Amino acid sequence: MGRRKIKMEMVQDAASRLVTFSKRRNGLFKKANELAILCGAELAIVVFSPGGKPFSFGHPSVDVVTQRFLRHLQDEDEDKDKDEEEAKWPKLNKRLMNLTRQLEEEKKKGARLDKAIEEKMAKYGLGPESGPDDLSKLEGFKRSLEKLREDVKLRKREMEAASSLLVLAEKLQLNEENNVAESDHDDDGASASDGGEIKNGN
Amino acid sequence: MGRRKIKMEMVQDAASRLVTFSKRRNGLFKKANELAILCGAELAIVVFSPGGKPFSFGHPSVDVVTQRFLRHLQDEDEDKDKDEEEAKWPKLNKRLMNLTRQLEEEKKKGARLDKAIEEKMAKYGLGPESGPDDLSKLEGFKRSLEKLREDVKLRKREMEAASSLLVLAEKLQLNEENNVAESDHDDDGASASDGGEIKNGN
DNA sequence: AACTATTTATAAGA
DNA sequence: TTCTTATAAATAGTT
Repeated sequence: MGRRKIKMEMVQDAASRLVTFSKRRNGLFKKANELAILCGAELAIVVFSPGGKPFSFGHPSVDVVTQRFLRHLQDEDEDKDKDEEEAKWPKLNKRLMNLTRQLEEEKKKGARLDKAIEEKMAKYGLGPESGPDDLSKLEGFKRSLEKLREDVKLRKREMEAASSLLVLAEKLQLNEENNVAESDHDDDGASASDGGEIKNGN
Repeated sequence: MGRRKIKMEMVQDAASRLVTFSKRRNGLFKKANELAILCGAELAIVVFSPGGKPFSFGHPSVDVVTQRFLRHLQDEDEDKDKDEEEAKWPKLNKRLMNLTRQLEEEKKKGARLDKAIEEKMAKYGLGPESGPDDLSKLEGFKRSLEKLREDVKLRKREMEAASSLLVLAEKLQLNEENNVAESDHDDDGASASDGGEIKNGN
């Protein structure tokens, strides 16, 4: 789909290959997103660039989809000791729950910004259907966006502060864990929060 | 890309939804295959149809890609134990690093969005001093913002996906630790389709 | 990072 | 499902 048709074989020039990868990875993720939204489908993608860097996409999340997939495969083979398996890692479950909570927070944060833009656009007559009636709206809209940018900066600062606290909290918490490392039973007192990593592959 | 443009929302009619799913799943897998071949990339996709049936695609296989991803995550930690105190808690280091990285990404993301808005405003004559000259600019600006919002959503999904993969990675890792020589059930047991083969759900 | 000539994907319809 | 076709989207080559 470009100036000319290309042969379906590895792009020889390394630089071009990387460019092609970038473009097509974006395209693939976009298609995946559309599939998920249009059809209410759940899906997950993991892809390594030619340079070996990992990228991923998931709806609603890679974890949800993967676990669902694994569950499905297990059910196919033989549905026996699923409970036994789950009972093995109470601590893990707790961590996952905490991480999930964190991710939810992140999602909300992103959604808020997204929603903010959407609302501003609607408020100032920039809806998908109707165009704006007059220039006067534009002034207000402009100011609105400027405020939005301020908020973004603010959130950034809040996040930095929060990260410091989280790091500290995690440190103290693990310190505790190490001090009681011998007992097998699960100490439900404190919960560990795992840091989900962002992997855009740089 | 068809007779007419469709809104990006769940297709209402269930039958149409399934048709759309079939077509687009094929398209997605085709794109994935091309990406793998053209760029020598490794990738895996798992997707559930609206009816809940699983389909998967992998090159060279879902299993290979998943394991490579997990290995990649583990390798990231290997050069962290210089400090004596840090050496005590390798897990802690990993978590902290992951958390830090996530926050860094989040910061960058905010900055990027911020910058994007700034650029768009400048481009369409919405600078702080000078107001816009005509309404025609507004249309372009509107479209520009709409695209921006799409990008934000996409990046959000990518982030969620990456984080979720880490959760999965950690889960599998802990599983190994807890299981050192016990039962060896296949945890990412997705014996997936090899060499770009398409696996049909059912 | 944009642009645009083409190729490809796909929404409707059969 | 599969095929056809008009049109929307993706993207290869270029700047």
